[in-house]
Amino acid sequence: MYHTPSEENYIKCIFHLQHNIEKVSTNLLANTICTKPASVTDMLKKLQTKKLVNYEKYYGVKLTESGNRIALDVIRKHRLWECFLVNKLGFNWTKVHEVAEHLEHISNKELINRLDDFLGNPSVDPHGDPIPDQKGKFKTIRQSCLSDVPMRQYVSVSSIKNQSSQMLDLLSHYNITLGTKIKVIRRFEFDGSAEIKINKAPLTIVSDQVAKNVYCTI
Amino acid sequence: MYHTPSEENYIKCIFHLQHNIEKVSTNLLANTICTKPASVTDMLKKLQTKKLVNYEKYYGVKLTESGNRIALDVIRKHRLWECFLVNKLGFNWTKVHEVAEHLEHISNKELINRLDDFLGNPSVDPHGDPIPDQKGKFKTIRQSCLSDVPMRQYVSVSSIKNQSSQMLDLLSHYNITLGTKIKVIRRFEFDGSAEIKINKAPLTIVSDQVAKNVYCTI
DNA sequence: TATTTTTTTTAGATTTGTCTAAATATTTGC
DNA sequence: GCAAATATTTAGACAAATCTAAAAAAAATA
Repeated sequence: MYHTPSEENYIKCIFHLQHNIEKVSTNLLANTICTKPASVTDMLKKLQTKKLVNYEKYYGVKLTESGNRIALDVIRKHRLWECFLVNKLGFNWTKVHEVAEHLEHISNKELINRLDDFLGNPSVDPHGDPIPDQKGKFKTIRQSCLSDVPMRQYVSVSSIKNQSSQMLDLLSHYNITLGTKIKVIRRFEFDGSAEIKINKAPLTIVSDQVAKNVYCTI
Repeated sequence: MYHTPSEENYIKCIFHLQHNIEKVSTNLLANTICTKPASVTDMLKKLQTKKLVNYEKYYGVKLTESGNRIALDVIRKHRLWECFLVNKLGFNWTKVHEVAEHLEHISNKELINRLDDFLGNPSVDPHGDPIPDQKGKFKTIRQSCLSDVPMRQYVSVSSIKNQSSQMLDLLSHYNITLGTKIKVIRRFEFDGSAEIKINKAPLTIVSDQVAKNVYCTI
């Protein structure tokens, strides 16, 4: 069964929002997708008839099993293309998201599986997010953000939560990228900022917002 | 200015048909694109207002300079992606056309130019067709089909005119691919077939249809 | 040339995804 | 618990790309 790019975008968006929220609301979806609540209602009805979501009027929406499966397929494609763009074409990791938004809607099993092999079956994308396999399975890595990580111990940056280009720009400026070794020296209660050591550079301070969005493995 | 995938398909199609025919007719376009004449008329009016074609009621259509430029851009993308699919992902050349039909509509200059570099700035695609450069320029190669090529002299297969998967399948069976060395031994007037030597294999006979669609450089 | 056939266009309908404005339901705050 | 604020849905419209059926123009043919 074929799904339009628009349908796939809604499904993907519901999938991501479900990580934090039990039932996803119409307004939240509208804000995230940059559309109007009325349009969301229309689409949710359509996805309901396709049995991709469980949608109850006024009560929000949840993905069904098959909706979930489609989300994982789209995410797999998105993240594999991001790997391609960064690792093979040399794109900056701040710029790949937008291009991958288009590539992710091309549906051809052989294409994606060949791409996967060509890239060496990567398990994470350039932002450290896990890539689902053909069956929609992926490993979750045990990781904590810089605000929670134990102090005075080197940890390794494994993923970035807020992937806006503004954030990624800032991280580039700090010379923080995936795999960077960081040690938290001190935390300041006043504003939640943290003094950290990045590789062998002099100590710096990162804001609460940064600390909460940089995830590391211990 | 943005053009929809549908607009791009019409433009590309007009471009290809213009090689053989001066003014492209509504019905011809409809048959080629697998749509109805009424839909073609609608689209031609739209492309006219965008100044991508010169369209006169009942008299057929021609691309304008900017229409031509867009066609070349789409063809560039299509052929670069075909190179990627065959040379990097290992696709069979009979299967790449369909996938490239989708990829060609992704518009991102940086993506295409990086892809071009990644592939080593190829000048022809896996079917031997020339790839326009960033400025829409490409080299045309002096080539003739097996029906016209001089006899008893090795020539090198440089492109295939009819690229249907049926044709490509047949060529695979003959072990004919781009770069294959072929010598025409005899031509039969009765049905236009030709006896040829392919590499060091025993002599075989190819039909008129094949001979007219396999192009070679001398 | 007149008639028939073919081609092309017009008119009006349909589907998809979106929108605005209005109506309705839910939630919040007193 | 009720009024006000907020969230959601409905109703009706629109643009894009397509379609069918009918009308009109061009081409073929007798």
